[in-house]
Amino acid sequence: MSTDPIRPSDGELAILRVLWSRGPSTVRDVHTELSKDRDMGYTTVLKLMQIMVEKGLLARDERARSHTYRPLQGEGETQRCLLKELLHKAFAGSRRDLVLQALESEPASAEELEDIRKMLNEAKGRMA
Amino acid sequence: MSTDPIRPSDGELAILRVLWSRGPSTVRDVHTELSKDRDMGYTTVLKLMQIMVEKGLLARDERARSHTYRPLQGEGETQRCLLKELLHKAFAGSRRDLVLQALESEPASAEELEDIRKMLNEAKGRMA
DNA sequence: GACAACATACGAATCGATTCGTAATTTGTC
DNA sequence: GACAAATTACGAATCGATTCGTATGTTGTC
Repeated sequence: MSTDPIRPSDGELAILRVLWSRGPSTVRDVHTELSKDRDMGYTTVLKLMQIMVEKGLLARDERARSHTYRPLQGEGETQRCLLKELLHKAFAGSRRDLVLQALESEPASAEELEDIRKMLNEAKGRMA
Repeated sequence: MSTDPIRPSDGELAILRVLWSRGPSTVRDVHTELSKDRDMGYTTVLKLMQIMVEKGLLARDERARSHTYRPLQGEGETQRCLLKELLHKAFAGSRRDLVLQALESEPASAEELEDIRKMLNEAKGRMA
């Protein structure tokens, strides 16, 4: 019954990342967190989060004066949604090519490769 | 000495894909090809390709009346550029998580997984 | 040469995302 | 109560990407 995940824009994704890591937060919380990286106005974050509620990306709890927001879709779900889009737009649907380029995008450490290989074997096991 | 790859927009990427697969082509060629999928005007494609020349994404050969265009950056290079961006925007730089979600984004066939696993072992070998 | 077909050039409209200023409202403090 | 601080609401400017209409120039055919 659940609808397809919504693809967030860059700004929206930045906000989602804060909420995923902090849990339900106020606009001030999110703004404080985001301000560590970029420099943006408080009302900019507010407006964006309001739009995200309209889009169905966030839920808002208005009981307190400072409303608290929580994400309505999970991190993995969102990541898969973004990956799937890139997969078709840039890799003609070939996951093999995508994984290949992902590993070559920056030199991978042997440790990292081993970690991924292990994970892959587990995934393989789950299918049988 | 080469500069960093330029991140193409969605429309630009669609054009690049045609050029990568067809080789140097005219606007008409590209428009014909893209028209199979979406419905877009000829001058829309023309304008976009002109902009891409300005940006340094394409080179133009004006010797013939119908100019021919060729991509200035390769497919793999561009793919890595896009992946790298997504990696940092949505996966906090964790390639492991990215690969994990890539494999779960759609049910992978055992064959596909095996193929990827093989490729991974080769990559591992190259490092030592 | 006249005309049709086709090419490029270019300005402008549109659209979504982003940004922010300002107003209105609520809360806390003296 | 009066004032300062914090919060939400909202309109509008901006920006980049995209789209397309129109003008202009070139080529080929009769």
